[in-house]
Amino acid sequence: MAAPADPAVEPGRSGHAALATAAASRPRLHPELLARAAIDIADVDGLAAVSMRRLATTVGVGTMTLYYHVRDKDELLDLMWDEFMGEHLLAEVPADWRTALTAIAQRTRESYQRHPWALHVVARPARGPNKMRHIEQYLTVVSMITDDLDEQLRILHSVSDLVVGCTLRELGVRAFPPPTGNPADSGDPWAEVLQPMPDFGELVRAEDLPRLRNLWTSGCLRRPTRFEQALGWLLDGIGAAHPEAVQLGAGKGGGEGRAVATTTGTVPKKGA
Amino acid sequence: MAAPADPAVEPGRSGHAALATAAASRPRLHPELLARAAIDIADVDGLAAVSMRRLATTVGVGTMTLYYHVRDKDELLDLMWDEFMGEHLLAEVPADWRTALTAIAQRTRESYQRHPWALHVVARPARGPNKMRHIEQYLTVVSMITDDLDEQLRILHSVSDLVVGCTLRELGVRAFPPPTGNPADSGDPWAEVLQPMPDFGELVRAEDLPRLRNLWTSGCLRRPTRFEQALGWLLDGIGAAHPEAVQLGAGKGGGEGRAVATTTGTVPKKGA
DNA sequence: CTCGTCGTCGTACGGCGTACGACGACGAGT
DNA sequence: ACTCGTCGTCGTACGCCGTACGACGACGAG
Repeated sequence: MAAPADPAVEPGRSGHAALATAAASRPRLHPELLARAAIDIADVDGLAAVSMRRLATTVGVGTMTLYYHVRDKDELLDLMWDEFMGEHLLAEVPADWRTALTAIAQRTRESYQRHPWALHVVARPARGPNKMRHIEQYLTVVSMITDDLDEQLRILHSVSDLVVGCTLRELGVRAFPPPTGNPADSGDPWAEVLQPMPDFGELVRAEDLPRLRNLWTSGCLRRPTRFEQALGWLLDGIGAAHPEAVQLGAGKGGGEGRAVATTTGTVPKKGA
Repeated sequence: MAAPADPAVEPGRSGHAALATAAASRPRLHPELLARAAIDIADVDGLAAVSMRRLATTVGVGTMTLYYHVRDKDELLDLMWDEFMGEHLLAEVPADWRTALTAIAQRTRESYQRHPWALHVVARPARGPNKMRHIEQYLTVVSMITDDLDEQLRILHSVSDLVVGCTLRELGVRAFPPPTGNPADSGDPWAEVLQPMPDFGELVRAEDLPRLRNLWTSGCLRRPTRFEQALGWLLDGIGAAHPEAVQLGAGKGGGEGRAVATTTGTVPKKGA
């Protein structure tokens, strides 16, 4: 592009009075800035629109300049991913483990809703500080259930897996809406849980799929899922396996649980 | 390419004695054949290696010929996906619902293990006959638990979501192994469940992540997950919510359950 | 005044998906 | 026998993509 988008990013006059402030001393094109710019592109035009050329023009530099700050595009994706993981973080972790796990799950789902492109990056297990903080938040919660570190990890994974799996499916249906009727404008962002085919009717008749046909003729396929119920079942099972777990709001939809500070708290008394 | 790979696929002599057999009458390059060829490529060299040019040469035609049988590459991916979904199908569905759901889950995980590239396609909810058959198998099982169609669907999704989420995570770690030590050669294909960063040690020290650090110093992160346990918790929760569900092998690790035919069986007596 | 380093960037290469139009083979109509 | 439409095939070309390579100006240190 001819003119840089942001005057503060203008090529000629870059690091002049930079060392006045200590924080401004680092190169004006730090990786986080690139990741954020790339995320902005992906949010608007989808992940496929994130190309090195386009990112370069939007931050106002030549294409190859990016490669001074980032090894390759894969590293850029990793940076985007960890920036995305930052939005999974809760300001405060509720004190009741059920409430807390539900809150983390909800927060995760909201992040995906804000950044649907994350769907296509989820396969790559990027390692980054925000992901580690996210895990730490999970750990503060699951440590309320048991002191067994292995068991903590298993619980963590089971909850996280359910959240990601469910969000993935629901978001996928949104991203590729069925030919007839767009579920996105039905109010509930998680509506339309199972995808009918274009020629669903014929196939279901030709193929001897009685139960699916039955489901199709009923309206079930068009009703929204209730993720909280699935999570509830899982938490029920976990709770039943750990009757010793502290349960603040013992009732069904009980207390909200008072919030505790995020990363404080003592390490469990015993290692494995 | 100079010479076609397969002589039976040679360009010049195509549809000559074709109409001798009725089944051979369809164009020698049917979509399923293309999907299978593409899957073979992806299995060996990864999804990124599946290009229209390469697929064309491997099936022995010019690149643009593919576009006569397939609208675009997206449609090819959809075909690959449904072919992949075909491997999720069970020959027989066990008669006990817990056993059956576990069997479907296991089968799904094995499919992903055989075709790791599916990781990168999972976001796209392709509609295809095999996917419908897979859902039908799920439905035959969840209809043992309740007659409420909505509830059946919710149970189906919760199990499926957990399976996909867990498999995704485990497979992702395998696909992008950590810099130190490859988990793939540890025997258990699902080992190494959480990914340490290259500079895990410094980060965990600098960042005030006590529980994660604790987990790191213990060996937990290097032990394999036990997916069955997560699924067990979920099924416990579902079972508790549906005490009326028929439970053949009532004991803990009870009966294996006799197999019933796949798609037969009556439709549940009442619609929603 | 020189030199090394930092940050920037133009050019070029190979690969991708695919739009477009041409071309041979062949079955049906006349 | 000749024409014509269709089916299946494919060569060429266009505009993207990621990125290897090397040049180039600015600037602090010697």
